[in-house]
Amino acid sequence: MTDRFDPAVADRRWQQRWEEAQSFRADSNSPKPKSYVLEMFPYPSGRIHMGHVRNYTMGDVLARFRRMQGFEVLHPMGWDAFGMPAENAAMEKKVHPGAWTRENIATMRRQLQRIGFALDWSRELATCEPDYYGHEQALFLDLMEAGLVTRKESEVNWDPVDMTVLANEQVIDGRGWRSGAVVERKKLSQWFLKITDFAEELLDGLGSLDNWPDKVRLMQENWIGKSQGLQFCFRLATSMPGGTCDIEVFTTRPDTIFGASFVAISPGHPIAEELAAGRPEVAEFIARARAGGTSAAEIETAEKLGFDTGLEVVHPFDDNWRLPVWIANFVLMDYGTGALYGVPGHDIRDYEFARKYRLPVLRVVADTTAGASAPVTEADTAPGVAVNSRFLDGMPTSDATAEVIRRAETAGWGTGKTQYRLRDWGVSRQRYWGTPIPVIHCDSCGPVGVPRDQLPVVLPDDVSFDIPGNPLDRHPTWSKVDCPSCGGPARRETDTLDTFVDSSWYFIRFASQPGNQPFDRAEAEKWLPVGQYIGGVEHAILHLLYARFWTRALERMGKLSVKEPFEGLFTQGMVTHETYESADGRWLNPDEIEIREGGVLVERATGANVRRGRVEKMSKSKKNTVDPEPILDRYGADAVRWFMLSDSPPERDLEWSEGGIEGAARFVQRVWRLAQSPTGNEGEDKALARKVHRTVAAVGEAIEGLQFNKSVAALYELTSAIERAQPSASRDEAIRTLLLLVAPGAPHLAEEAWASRSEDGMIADAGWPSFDPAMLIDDEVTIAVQVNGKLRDTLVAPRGTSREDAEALALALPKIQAQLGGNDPRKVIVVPDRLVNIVA
RNA sequence: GCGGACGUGGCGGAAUGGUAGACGCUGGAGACUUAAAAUCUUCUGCCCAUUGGGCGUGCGGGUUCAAGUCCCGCCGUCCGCACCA
Repeated sequence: MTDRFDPAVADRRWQQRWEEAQSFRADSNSPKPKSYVLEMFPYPSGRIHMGHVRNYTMGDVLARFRRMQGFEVLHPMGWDAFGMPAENAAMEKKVHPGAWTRENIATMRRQLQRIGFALDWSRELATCEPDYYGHEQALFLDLMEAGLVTRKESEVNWDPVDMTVLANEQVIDGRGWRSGAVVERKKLSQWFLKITDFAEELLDGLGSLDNWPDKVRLMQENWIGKSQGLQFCFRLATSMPGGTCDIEVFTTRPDTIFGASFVAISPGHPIAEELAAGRPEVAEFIARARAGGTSAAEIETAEKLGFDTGLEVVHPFDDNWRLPVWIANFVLMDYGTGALYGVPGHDIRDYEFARKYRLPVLRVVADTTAGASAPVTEADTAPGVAVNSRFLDGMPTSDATAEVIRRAETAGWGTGKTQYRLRDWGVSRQRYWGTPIPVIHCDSCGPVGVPRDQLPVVLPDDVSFDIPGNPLDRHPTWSKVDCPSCGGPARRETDTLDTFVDSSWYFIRFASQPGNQPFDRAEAEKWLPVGQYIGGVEHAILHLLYARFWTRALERMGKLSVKEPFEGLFTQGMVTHETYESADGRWLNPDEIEIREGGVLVERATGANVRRGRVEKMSKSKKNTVDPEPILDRYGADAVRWFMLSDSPPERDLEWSEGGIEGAARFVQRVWRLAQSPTGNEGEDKALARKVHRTVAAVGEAIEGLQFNKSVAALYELTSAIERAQPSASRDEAIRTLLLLVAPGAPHLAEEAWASRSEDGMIADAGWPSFDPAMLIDDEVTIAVQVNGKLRDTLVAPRGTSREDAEALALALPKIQAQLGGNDPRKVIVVPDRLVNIVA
């Protein structure tokens, strides 16, 4: 063995050994307890980036740790392989999306394998292959049969650049999440999954997810957006009394019903559209109302626009009370009923609208009944007691709310209702590179599911991308099929599924992948739910909500007895790097920078000064990426892995730095040198043995809590302690334990060192060391001595020293004597084995 | 606007209400070397100083023998949502 650890040789050697031994193959029939560790599978964009490396290293440490603890571990990897970039590549580079994707997968698989992840490659899957998406089509048919798929003509978010529909979740500040283009509204017939059927369950289930970040649970809760209130109908003044429902509204504040001064409907409301048909000025107003953008800034400053239709409705509690009907730009068509009644006194938005259009502002809630006549100078949204509200007067807000609902229900003009912000999930995409929706449209039979014996519906290969839009639409033959129901001529659905459908069940397919069905229930249930799921917080809503929905849908259909797919969730921080900007405003890659004497940055090519920019997430646009591959060449897998675990807490951002990777590489060599020290020593080193036990406890606890930075710090401490210790049997044992503790993070080093010390077998198969709780405590303790809470001295005493003795020892200290200046202490607090505080 | 998180040395960060700054990075000094790299030793919160002392966890209050940690009020940074009736 050499005096330096050589990753160029060792990495490959051990990766091969693990492969030969099938060390990380997950056996579904193993009698051992199961542990399912999963990282969010990557989109095969081309090459692995540092974010992937960090994500997968964390999961790998946990997977290896669990394995050493005696679990049968499932730690799989696959590819979220459908999506727009492949089609963009097809258009730009004239390559087929499939060829482009599969080539990327090959590259990225090879890159991942270089890092030595303990993955079960036998379960690898790619969502773009028929043996995956065919099963997805079967599941879609199951959902159709269960009534969880609907087809609706609806106004959709249309991305004019990608030429496709976007889900609400994919519209960010009014722009497409991928293209960045301003999203347009368009009416189309679309397939929807009825996620709203599960709104209550999905909300409820969050309560059971104790091992999820609060932040993510809260985001999902807000996204589902439950609110309770009253839904009821207004009758137009021109309609006949009795049961006519002209304008339906929803309110969470029925208690303010006597404060209503107008009714507002959305520009997209049927009544508005009807009026527009006959009156140009209405049509003109609607066009103007819709023109406003939906970006954050635009909404902030957006003027409230209203148009008085001249129509009037009748107040439900008073036949003689008329309210004007306005069309208003702030009323959303797709929330509630697309109409509301305005209570300017107690709603900020209504107040603004009423002041602008000089509508009455009434007070119907006050702190006490005495405040009934207090003028309203701004919308008062706080609860209180009802005033100026007839039979409600004097009731607290909550009672008044209940009373109005009760009366509405008794009289039959309204009902208490729970409203959700969550909408059904539109899954149709006008794209080629996605899972074909297994439906055939027949003029006489309507949409019919593709018979299961005709699955998978495979994407045709002969497509062209020279013009925008969906190539499936213009394929000469693919869509022409016979109706499975009547045999007549019919047309295959040419929309494909949103790629989030692909990622909504891949974790189930990883657990069980039979050829003839999506998964084997019994086998899947052995592994599920995923014990620990790790990924970026950017999926806090979209992917995680869809996957939860999909799992619950399977559960409701009786196909799986798992309600929540991910028991534990961890959202890791990003990998960041400084940015560099040249004098003329170009972003420069770290490779193009040279550090001169005195820390001055210059551009390598020109020698010109470079401005140091903010530390930001690695991105191509800021050119601050560091490609993992050259780093692996230079430092080896373990140094890179170790750096990913060091310093920053995993949930926070990690700044890539040269110093950091150097430090990690240095540690790898330090451990190697220790492992090369002679064995067979005799004698006990109790202090070192204690340190070992404490470190075993600390590292285990840290990994368990995914606090890798702390486990790294504890291992640095142990390493230093061993380096300082004299040779002894305890020291030999300490080195052996150190290797075991380092193994999940730096597996190649650990294996190589393990072998060099002639240990049996591979360290990958070794057991995690245990510790003796009795060894965690020292015989001697350092006791802090404070005067008035300020530290003045310390003393060393045997552990278990009595309160009296500790107090006496403390008072005898010269520094304490000096502090007291001859006076008696007023009070002495003793915390045994920790501290003495003298109150002077 | 609503909701949430965070604020500790030059930097990343540690700290069951009980010795603030573990561990790492950076930097200084020294050893080894013809030299360099590597490695090792040692120092490194700030201020005054000879022993020693004072000040320190965004700011202002409070609770406590004791507060980075708990409570109240500010300030700042970051994240999520977006006219949600």
